[in-house]
Amino acid sequence: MSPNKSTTINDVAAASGVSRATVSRALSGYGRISKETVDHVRAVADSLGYRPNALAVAMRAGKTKTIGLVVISDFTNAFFDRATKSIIDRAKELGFRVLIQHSDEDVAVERVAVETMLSNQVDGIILVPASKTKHSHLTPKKIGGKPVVIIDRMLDIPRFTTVTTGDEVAAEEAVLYASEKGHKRLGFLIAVPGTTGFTLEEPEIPITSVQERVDGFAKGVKKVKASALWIYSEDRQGVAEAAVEKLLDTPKPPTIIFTSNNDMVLAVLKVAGERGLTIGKDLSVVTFDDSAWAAAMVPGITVVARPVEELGHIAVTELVEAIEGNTKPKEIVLPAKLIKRGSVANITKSK
Amino acid sequence: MSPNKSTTINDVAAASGVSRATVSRALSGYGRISKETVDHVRAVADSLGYRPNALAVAMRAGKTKTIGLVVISDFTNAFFDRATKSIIDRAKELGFRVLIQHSDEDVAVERVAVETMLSNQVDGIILVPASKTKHSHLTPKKIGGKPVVIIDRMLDIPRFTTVTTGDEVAAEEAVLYASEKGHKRLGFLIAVPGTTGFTLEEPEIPITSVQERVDGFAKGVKKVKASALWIYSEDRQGVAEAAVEKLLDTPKPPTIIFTSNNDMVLAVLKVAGERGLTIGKDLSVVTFDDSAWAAAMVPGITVVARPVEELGHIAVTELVEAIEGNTKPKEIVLPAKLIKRGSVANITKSK
DNA sequence: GAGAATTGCGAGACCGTTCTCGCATTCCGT
DNA sequence: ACGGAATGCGAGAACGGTCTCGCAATTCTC
Repeated sequence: MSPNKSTTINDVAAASGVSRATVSRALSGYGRISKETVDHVRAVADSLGYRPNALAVAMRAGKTKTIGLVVISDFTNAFFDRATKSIIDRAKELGFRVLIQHSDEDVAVERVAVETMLSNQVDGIILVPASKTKHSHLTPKKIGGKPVVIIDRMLDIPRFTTVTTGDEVAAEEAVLYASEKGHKRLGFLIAVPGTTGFTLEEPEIPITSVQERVDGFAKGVKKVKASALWIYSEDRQGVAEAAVEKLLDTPKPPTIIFTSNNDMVLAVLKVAGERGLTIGKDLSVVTFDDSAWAAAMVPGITVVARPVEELGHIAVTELVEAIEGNTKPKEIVLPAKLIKRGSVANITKSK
Repeated sequence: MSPNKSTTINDVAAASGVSRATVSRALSGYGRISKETVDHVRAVADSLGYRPNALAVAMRAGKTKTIGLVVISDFTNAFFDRATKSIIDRAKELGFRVLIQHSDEDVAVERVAVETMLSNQVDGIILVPASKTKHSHLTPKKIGGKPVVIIDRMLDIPRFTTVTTGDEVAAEEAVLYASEKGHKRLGFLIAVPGTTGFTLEEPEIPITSVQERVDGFAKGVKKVKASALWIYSEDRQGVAEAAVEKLLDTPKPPTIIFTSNNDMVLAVLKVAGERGLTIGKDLSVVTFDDSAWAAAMVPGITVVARPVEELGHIAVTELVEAIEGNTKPKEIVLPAKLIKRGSVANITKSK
């Protein structure tokens, strides 16, 4: 009756005149117990609004039915928002809850996020690692032998199951497509977490998925023998815009700009708009990751669409499998797909 | 040493030759204990990699330092993604973790989501209610007297603290602005969860924030004596597009379309593109909720920007205050702001 | 109809903490 | 030097469940 105290199994036991053990048996349906008792106890429990304390259950069982998700950056990123959603939903299907923390691409933050997860006794962790090399907080001992699934990018050790997308192939395909459309001077705007400002020389890239995209682009460039302009930028709107300006201010500016993610392409749109350049005519653009707005815009943005929902779905499935049985680490690579829309001009004849 | 068993306070006690109680005292810093013992125990705990079991702490303390977030729909919505991010971050600042569940605008799902939260002993709940009237699962008794903060929209009872935005005023302001720009025929595309297909007659609107927008639009229309076309649509891309077609196929189609959220405006962009109508010239558009792409597009989309991050921040702050002390329910309304970009054509002279 | 098997249920340990209580031991004052 | 206060620490209860064990009562078997 007191509003601040939830009803416990003791209350149900007292109200139905049996022991705690019997209530537990009646509600969880195990052991030897008569049908009448079950019905009676269940009725009493319902009328009292009894709800088992998940904490106590978890304590006793040694498992919490909770998985931890440590994701870089925020949901405004068109990749991680969808990944998060699909992870939560798949987890729910499998009877797991999700605890979320952000690392903001910072290894130190990632470390405490993982600590928090472990202290909360999650059964397993899905992690987007901030760095491929800095993973000393992810040794089996440090994580208490708990299963971990790495998504979006890989570590430089094959310790955990990883679920990534085949970005290199798709990046190359995008370049070939641009070449077919007649583009000879290609610009590449690559977001590199950890850098400040932008640079024309390839910096250390701490993220394998970004590296794959760079490699794929480069492979394509080599194959089609186009001229390429590379620019590596801090992952911030203002800086990215300055980088685009830089690209367009070269003597022979690119006719098409490839960007490594969704935030970067917005910088291209913004600068193009300010300069009066029409996308899909005066300047072409291709980016990684699809989104509702990229499809709805005029012209639509040509994108390398990664199977985000599938990735999240599989990550949870694999993690839960690892939690419940014992599985060997696998490397799962899902194919990415080029979706052609109007943002790439055909300049075959106009040269 | 066994990888699957995390070290407990008992291990630390054994290794440092004192009792569990003393270890607890040393690590938590309370009670009477000598400086030497503290140092010794801490050193041992560190060397063992001891990490307190948050579950056990929560059990004992009766509070979990966790708040539950029940949010409608997914993160692709430009409002809820940012709200979620700001809630998680603010919670972290205050030492709280966040458990997330989606209700997908469905009261039944919301109900079990709340159940899950309570069963996990969250200290409080932040909720975006699917319905203003159906809240029988939110009685003080049902929620065990736990504090709840309602965001984005209100319930029809003043039981909880609510944090919303002043959408009516902003909606009216948007209409007045359109009128200044010379628009006389206004179209309104309103997403109404729970409906199927679209309708021209105002349906029951289960969400106060949407109702406010409709009311504000209507007030503005009355004030400027414009002609108005209303269409109420299911919250799905395909249906919304059909609704836009319907609007544009009327004998005297609107010169501007106001949409009630970010997903809806994409439908307008899509249909306009297919018909060769240029936004900001042939057709104008204003929507609720700002986003990176709305700002970066050419032309930029004129939006009613709601202070999303502030809303999330305040919601958490209020909730934690309610958790820690006892506070009376408040109604907090944050101002929304019209951000003028190029998507509204000036047709004063051209008529 | 007596022993064995089965059934239903209660007592109590346990999960990992915190915290109250009380018991030694040391310290102080006079 | 002796009584009282202060100090440091251990024992054990408690949080809310699950589950093993064992006991009593019932049912079965020949």
